[in-house]
Amino acid sequence: MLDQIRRIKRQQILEAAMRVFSERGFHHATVSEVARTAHVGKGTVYLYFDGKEDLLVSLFDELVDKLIWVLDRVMVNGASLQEAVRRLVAEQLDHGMMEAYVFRLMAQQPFLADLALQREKRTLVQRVVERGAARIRDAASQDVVRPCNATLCACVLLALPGAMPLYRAVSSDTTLPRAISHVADELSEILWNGLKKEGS
Amino acid sequence: MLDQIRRIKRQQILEAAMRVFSERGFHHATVSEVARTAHVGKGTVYLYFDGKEDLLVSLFDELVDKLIWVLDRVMVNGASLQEAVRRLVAEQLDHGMMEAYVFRLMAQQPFLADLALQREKRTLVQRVVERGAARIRDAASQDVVRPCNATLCACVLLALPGAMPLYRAVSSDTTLPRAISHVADELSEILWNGLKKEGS
Amino acid sequence: MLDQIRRIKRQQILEAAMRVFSERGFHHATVSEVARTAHVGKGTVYLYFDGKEDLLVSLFDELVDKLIWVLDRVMVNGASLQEAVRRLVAEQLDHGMMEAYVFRLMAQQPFLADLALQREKRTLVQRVVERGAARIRDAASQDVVRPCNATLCACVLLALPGAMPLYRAVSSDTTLPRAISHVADELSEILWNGLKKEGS
Amino acid sequence: MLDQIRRIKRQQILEAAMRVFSERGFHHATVSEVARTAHVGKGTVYLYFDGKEDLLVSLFDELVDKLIWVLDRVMVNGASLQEAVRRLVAEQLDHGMMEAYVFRLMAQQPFLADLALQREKRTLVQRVVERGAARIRDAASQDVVRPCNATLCACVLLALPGAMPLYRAVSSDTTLPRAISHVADELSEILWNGLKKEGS
DNA sequence: CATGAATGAGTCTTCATTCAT
DNA sequence: CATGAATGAAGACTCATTCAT
Repeated sequence: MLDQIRRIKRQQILEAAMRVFSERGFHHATVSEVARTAHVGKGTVYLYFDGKEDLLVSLFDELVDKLIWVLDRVMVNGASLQEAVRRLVAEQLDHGMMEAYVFRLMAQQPFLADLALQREKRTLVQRVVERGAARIRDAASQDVVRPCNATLCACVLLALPGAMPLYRAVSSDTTLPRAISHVADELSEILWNGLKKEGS
Repeated sequence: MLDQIRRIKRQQILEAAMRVFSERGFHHATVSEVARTAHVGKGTVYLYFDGKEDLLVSLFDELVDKLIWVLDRVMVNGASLQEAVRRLVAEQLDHGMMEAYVFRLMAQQPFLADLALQREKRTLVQRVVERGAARIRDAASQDVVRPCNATLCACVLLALPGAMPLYRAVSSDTTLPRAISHVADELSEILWNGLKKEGS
Repeated sequence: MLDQIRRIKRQQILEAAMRVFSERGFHHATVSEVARTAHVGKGTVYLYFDGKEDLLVSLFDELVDKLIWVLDRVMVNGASLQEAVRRLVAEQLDHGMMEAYVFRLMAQQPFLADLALQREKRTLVQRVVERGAARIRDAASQDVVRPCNATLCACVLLALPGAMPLYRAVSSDTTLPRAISHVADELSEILWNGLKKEGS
Repeated sequence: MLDQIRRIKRQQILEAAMRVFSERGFHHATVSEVARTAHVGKGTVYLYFDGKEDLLVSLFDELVDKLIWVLDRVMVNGASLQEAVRRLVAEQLDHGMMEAYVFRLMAQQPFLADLALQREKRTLVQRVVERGAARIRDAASQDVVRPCNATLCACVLLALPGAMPLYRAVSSDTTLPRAISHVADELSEILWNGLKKEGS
């Protein structure tokens, strides 16, 4: 019951952090700002999290769970691997690319100062990559994708949304929103064509 | 003559910045550290650059020039587009992924406080993406790649190396260096298969 | 209640600033020193003021209020205009000329970098000068002082204490304190004789 | 001959310093700016002066000589003491109040960091105040001014132009220049009436 | 003599974190 | 539990001064 309230408040703070971090950039964002956005006191943030970096890692933790959930949902046949790509990309676009921002942040090597968090981050990255690799390996064993370095392909799969900020930078802000729905399809098609067994 | 010396010293500082930024991360890096690494005084950095952010944008500027140079070198046939991918990735790996770090930082993250530099950065991104898109469009017009959103494909091309830090995170540090030479080939193959005209 | 505490702490900082600024000079004074003198952390100063310059303008703001209070207290007859001069000078001497230092700094030197503060300063100067001019005009209308440019006379009135640092520089430090009580009388007499209607 | 050139260049630098200091304020002014204004290299300034503060003291030195020259020119009768006031004020207005700025700067107590220069400054202040006091004492002995603390009166005489920046701050910039010619007359009249023997 | 590139000491300012209420 | 006032470590940046050319 009280535990329920705690979970809700924690979520509140995480959502505020996600929004603030992706709007202002992690380093320019301040803990005060996150607290204000979450409608809690600054000190409260420290009751639920160990600090600013922990906030980011926790965000990433949630994100990894979600990505794995998506990967697990799709079947191990070609069509749904393609679907996985489409959904991974689409999800991020739906959330205003906030999640993509967090993911890119965490994908970078030199970022976290805290060593324990660094290790935790690495573990999370490994988890999601390995799950993706497993899916691709399954598909390969069923002959729907070409033989390949499954781990590397999983990395590519996860890195694909990194194309979005580039695309946004070159697109005029007015045309982008309308075109955005096609992007997921196109990205997934590229990757899928790159992976699928030729002739299939 | 004196101009020569200035250019060399500028380069010295830029190289130091590249190394320090990619090792410590841009935000954790200090200007003092860059200066020390470049074997110059702290004030000297400000003699050649407008500040820490300008250092980063200048780094990006150089990098964009290099990328365009690579893109321009490859022929407009399929084989060499594939080669382009391979070289773009390989180059970054050669430099210990320092350039990749800078590229991701600039291309994927909005955090420059200075408005003029923000605009400059955007221009640079546009330049390299558009050049890549032009190449892909050429290839498409020669029927070596499938019809596609060339701009988006160029973004993907440039975003591909973003898979590297993920790959590094899941690989044990000992096996990575040996495997690294194959990665470029594999990445380029994925993208190439994703783009090339089926059946060709 | 809590508001009370805030006001007191603000005052604490202002007093420390007054002392440090007048002892070391505004530009040689450091914010750290002000904080230390006020027995608060450096960051606390920034909690109550926008920065070093704001500290000075706030000091000036208080000072202008005090000067106006003095000007308003004296009657509109000759004797009390003279008294006003005496008190304005005396007050400054009482405070070890710290206030005089701040007043000269703000009234006589254009060095604020912040434009908003520059405007605020100017407004404060105008307020106190105009109040002084009004008093002098009153006296003139009652025929106790000669017709004159009241605004200019008010400026002179306010500038008079500027004679003090000169006087201190030529006096041996040992004789000054004893003589100081006569100075106010003498300064006020000079100005009063300069202004009063001849023959009265 | 060569000595002539040196003197001219020295003067060039001093004039540049006077202009830059009074325009930007001593602390915001940079040595580079002074050098550029004087059309010499930055290092050259250090060939002629010991540093930035020495530049200011040298400026003050010249100014004191000029003030003493003015004081010595006027006769020891009432009329010319009044004239002295008028000329002292007028001179400063003529030079765009640059000299007044330097004088006010030096009249302030806590300003120079260098101890030797501090002493030199003090000596200069004493010299000019004492010369002024001597003049006033002469006038008093001839019964044209009332008995008074001559030293203090001299300080007032020298501090009077400090009223100008106040007056400028309250006057609209458009009306000031036209009115400026009357100000000297009015200031001198105020002081003169304050000092002269009543009934004379 | 003249120069200006190089230097680093010195400051203001921000903000993550703590802790008394 | 929740809060936000207080703190000071950390870092970008300026500029007086020096010195090799």
